[in-house]
Amino acid sequence: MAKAKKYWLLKTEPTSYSIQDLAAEPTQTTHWDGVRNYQARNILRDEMKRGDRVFIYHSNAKPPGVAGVAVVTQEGYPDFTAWDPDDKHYDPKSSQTDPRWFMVDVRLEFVFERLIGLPELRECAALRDMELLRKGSRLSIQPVRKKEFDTILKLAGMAGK
DNA sequence: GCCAACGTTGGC
DNA sequence: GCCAACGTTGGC
Repeated sequence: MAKAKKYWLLKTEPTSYSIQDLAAEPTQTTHWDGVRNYQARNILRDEMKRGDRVFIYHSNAKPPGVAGVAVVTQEGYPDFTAWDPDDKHYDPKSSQTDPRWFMVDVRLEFVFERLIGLPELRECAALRDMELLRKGSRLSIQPVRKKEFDTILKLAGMAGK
């Protein structure tokens, strides 16, 4: 039997890369580069598997909220932007032989018809324990429980999708 | 623009 | 290994 599908949430600042940017990609696929936090790196490298579904979350946005759903199409591999001195996320400590940072590829499934904003998420009892809503939570790659995933799909009018 | 909450860095 | 200083995140 295949491993159970897992669920994640990926934060992005829409001013640098939004779900609309993802939708505009020729294959609606992108590599999720630029993550420079060890806990998030470990998830990207070790835990996210092909077929896992992810929420795209717009952070530092007006308004902030969950914007849509994507699926993992390529499991963790070295984030080559860390090797590029001209890249914003360049890290001289990451090398090709000993890569420090990782990324996955994700393909858009759908953009929500309306963004599910933070206050609405906070109001929802079923989401009480969600990592995103924890005080001081800053992790840019987070696990999401199936129950939470289904709850948010429902809020978005995409139950069962 | 403010600032709380974290994570990282670097002196010791 | 401690911890103060600094940088970043991200909601408001």
